[in-house]
Amino acid sequence: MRPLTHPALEDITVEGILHALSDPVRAAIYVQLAGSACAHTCSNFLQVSDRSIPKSTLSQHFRALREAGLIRSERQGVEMHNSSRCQEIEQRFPGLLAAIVNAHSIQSAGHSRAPQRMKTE
Amino acid sequence: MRPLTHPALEDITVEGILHALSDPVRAAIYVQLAGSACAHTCSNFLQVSDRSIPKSTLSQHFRALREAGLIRSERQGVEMHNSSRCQEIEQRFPGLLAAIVNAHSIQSAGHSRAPQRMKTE
DNA sequence: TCAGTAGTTCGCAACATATGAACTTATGAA
DNA sequence: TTCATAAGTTCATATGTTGCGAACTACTGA
Repeated sequence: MRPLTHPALEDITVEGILHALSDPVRAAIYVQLAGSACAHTCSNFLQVSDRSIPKSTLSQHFRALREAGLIRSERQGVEMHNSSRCQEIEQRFPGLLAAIVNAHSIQSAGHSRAPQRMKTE
Repeated sequence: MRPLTHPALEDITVEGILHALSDPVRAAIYVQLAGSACAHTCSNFLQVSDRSIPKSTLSQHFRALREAGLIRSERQGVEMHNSSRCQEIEQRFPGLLAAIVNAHSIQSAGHSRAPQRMKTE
């Protein structure tokens, strides 16, 4: 099992961040991590926005977020603790993550106008 | 030749925007369009950040930007006039594009510390 | 030592992207 | 009209990326 690698702050790129967050599952994971003070394990996200994600897929998503520099992951025993690197990134790209997270919340709020599914008649 | 399609403002998604701008060529094109009052043709961009882009590739990039809702394209005779839709998008996702463009400029400014190529000995 | 849990890696199928070649459309000159 | 040229698009294909099941590693507690 290869060791976890995190890019240095100066190696984090805008393209990398945008690409990582252009996937809806990764964006949902990141938004939740960024809005939470404590770290979360990977398996907290086996269900993401009403969809279940296979373990292997989830593992790739976490790797993508980590290698883009968006999160920090630390193995703690059998599980992994993931937290957002938003404070560091704020230093390098001020306002970027806040604007993206905000845009996501505007978009999900707007969805109530045109719901994807109707559970109640 | 199929007619040009532009998404309505409410159909523009954050994921779409981020994905479109996660490509360095498209990001460079968009930054230049957004920073310019007048429209630009596609072939203005056959050279982008010191790299030459084949016509067919360029055509796909413009299509990607258009379908993400980032630009508006209008055929004028034999050429195409492209302009940024940033004012509309600002209404839907305030601050998003400004933050991304700003982050890009920070990143390119930082590159002078570690140049990709050495032209002078 | 064994079972169970958390995550990773591998292999492959499905999807996406880049590009040269051939095409369409518009225009100006002969 | 006819031809040549220029701007973009489309198509075919080669290459790259992603998603996921199966098999794996690593840790923990009984």
